[in-house]
Amino acid sequence: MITIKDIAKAVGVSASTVSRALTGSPLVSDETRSRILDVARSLGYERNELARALVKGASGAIGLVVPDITNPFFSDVARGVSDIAERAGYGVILCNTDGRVDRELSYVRLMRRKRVDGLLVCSATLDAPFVQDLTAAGTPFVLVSRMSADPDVPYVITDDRAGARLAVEHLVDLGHRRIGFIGGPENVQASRDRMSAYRDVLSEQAISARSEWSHHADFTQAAGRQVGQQILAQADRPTAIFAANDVTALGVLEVAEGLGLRVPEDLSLVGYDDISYASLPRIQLTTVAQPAVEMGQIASDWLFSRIESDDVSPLQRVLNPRLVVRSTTGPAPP
Amino acid sequence: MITIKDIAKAVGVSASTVSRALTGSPLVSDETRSRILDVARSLGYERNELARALVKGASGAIGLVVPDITNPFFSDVARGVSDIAERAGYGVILCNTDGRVDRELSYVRLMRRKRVDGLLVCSATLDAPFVQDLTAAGTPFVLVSRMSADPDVPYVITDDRAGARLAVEHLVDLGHRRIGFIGGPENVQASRDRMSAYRDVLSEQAISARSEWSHHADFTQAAGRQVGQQILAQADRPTAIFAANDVTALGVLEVAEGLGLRVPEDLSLVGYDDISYASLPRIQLTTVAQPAVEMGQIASDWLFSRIESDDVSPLQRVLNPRLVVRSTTGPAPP
DNA sequence: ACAAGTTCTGCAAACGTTTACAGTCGCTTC
DNA sequence: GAAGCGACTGTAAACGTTTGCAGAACTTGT
Repeated sequence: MITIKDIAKAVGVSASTVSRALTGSPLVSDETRSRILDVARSLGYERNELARALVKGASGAIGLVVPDITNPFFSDVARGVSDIAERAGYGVILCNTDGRVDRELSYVRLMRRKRVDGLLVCSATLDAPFVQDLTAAGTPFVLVSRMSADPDVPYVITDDRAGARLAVEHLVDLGHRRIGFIGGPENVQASRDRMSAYRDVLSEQAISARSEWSHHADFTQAAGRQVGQQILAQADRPTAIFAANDVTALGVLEVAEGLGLRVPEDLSLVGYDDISYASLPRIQLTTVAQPAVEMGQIASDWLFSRIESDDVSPLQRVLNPRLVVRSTTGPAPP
Repeated sequence: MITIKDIAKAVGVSASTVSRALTGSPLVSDETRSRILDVARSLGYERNELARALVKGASGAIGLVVPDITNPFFSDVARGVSDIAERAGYGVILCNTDGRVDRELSYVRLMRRKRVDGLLVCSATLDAPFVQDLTAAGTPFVLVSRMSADPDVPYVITDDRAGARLAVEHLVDLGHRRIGFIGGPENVQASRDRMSAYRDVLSEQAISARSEWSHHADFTQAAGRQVGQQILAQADRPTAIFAANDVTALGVLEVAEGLGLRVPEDLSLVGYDDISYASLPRIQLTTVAQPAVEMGQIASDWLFSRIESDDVSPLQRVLNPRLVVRSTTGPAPP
């Protein structure tokens, strides 16, 4: 592997001059610079970013930790992040936690050892232990699509309560009074917020919330099937279900059709996220849209500015969700 | 940031002893080791992997370059890679190229500067320029789901010709004689192979291949819509279409239904990949399955063994695709 | 002709590890 | 009682950069 010293020897200058020439410092004459550049090119020199990172104290990489890159919502986020990172010249290190706190923590530790310049995390839990770790250590980070109880931690989310309201009010407007809810894991704030907005709307409308129609799941399709089955197999079942994310909703859709229920005639269904599946012609899932790619972009843009300017002002960015009415919702059956 | 020297000072030993204690070398007494470990813990020491990488000549990271992480096929691959990498203690750096050769090349260069220990690439093009770069430089890499003309480059793919045969023969078996094809980019070998198998089957069956029913696209849903429209809007249209990947097929499905064609009664449709969308109850796309997660696992397993053992034996791994018949294919209309 | 700049270049230290080599110490062995 | 050995520890160099500082060469003004 060619080093700066090899070039120095070949050109007959010192290593520091080569370094200066290569980094575009003005402290080197045009003549030697061009000689150095020529030799560097002909030798096929490639700067060792590891060594550079060591002395500059900046690795030029950030960590992106998500529950599961396979979930379209997170791959959209990842895409947004990756695009901005590329433009800024940073590398993105991908970490899948499956929503497990232990993996989350061990990944965050690994990232710190690798001296990433910052971290973007779609955390599993509300009061994740790594948050204090990071703030204490001064590693810049921003939470994506997950908020924190701590007012000092920066995050970009959409307004989950507002989004859930849109969904449930839409169902109420259609005449539904028997409305079920399938949430995510209990310790995920987004899930809690959607659940509590659901309860709020029901009580405002003087609709009773039936506990047997409301369950937690874990944001996967399998869980959607399981819980959906549980709710819909009852003789006394709801006429509408609000699922806290799209893949859960698709799981419900599957069992609903398996049970011979027509959607939306017998059962209305609304999801959350507006992943790309949702708009497929055969699916046409009514859902609440979150701008995932944009959230990734905003979060990473912001992270980079924090990294580069040491800007520590705590900031929370809350985007507006948008109800997308498609054809899995319809008037309540009489 | 706490360093090894801080610990050395606190304990009253030399830095090298600390290093040895921390790396579990037997060349240090149990007593000093435990003292060192205690102090390290209480100081919250975290090893600087950058410095370590520099001296060991191994960064503990690999690059994963894919066209688009948003495509479920690639996010599945990424998931497989990430899981194996985690177990092996490596980091995965994600790169999206959008199938553009220039971005591909610049990403590969960046990865080399970052001194990744190896590279996994789902390359856009058949004879990608980076391949020689990498072989010349001796950076271990393996191609995933893309092959190379060069017999020395390792790759893991599925047998695209066989897979495409399965798809087209299935259509022929159903009585179709008017079969269209929508490929990927022309320079992608997988796409070429699927196309040529399509042609082979047709000519074996003495079915004429109509050029106006066969087009290239770029593996995106938008392109599927566009080319699908073009093919299906003709008065004289095919009764079946084989699309070279699932997202293209879904684009076709969309326009087909927009044109009032019933699937599969008026039009049979086969995709390729078996992404998770394909099995949704409302979609039920007939397709050729590639084990994406497994491919990612195999490729990275293999890459790590190459990295760690300097095993340079060129090896190509060809997996078997599998036809999954669902409900977008049916008997040819009379 | 000399002081004072300018402009360029080199030296050496630093970043935080690992590791070959050379000790040091205490103990066994003849 | 010296030699030899084993078990541990320290010194120093190395990995490949960047950068503060000092010096050299050359220009400029007086």
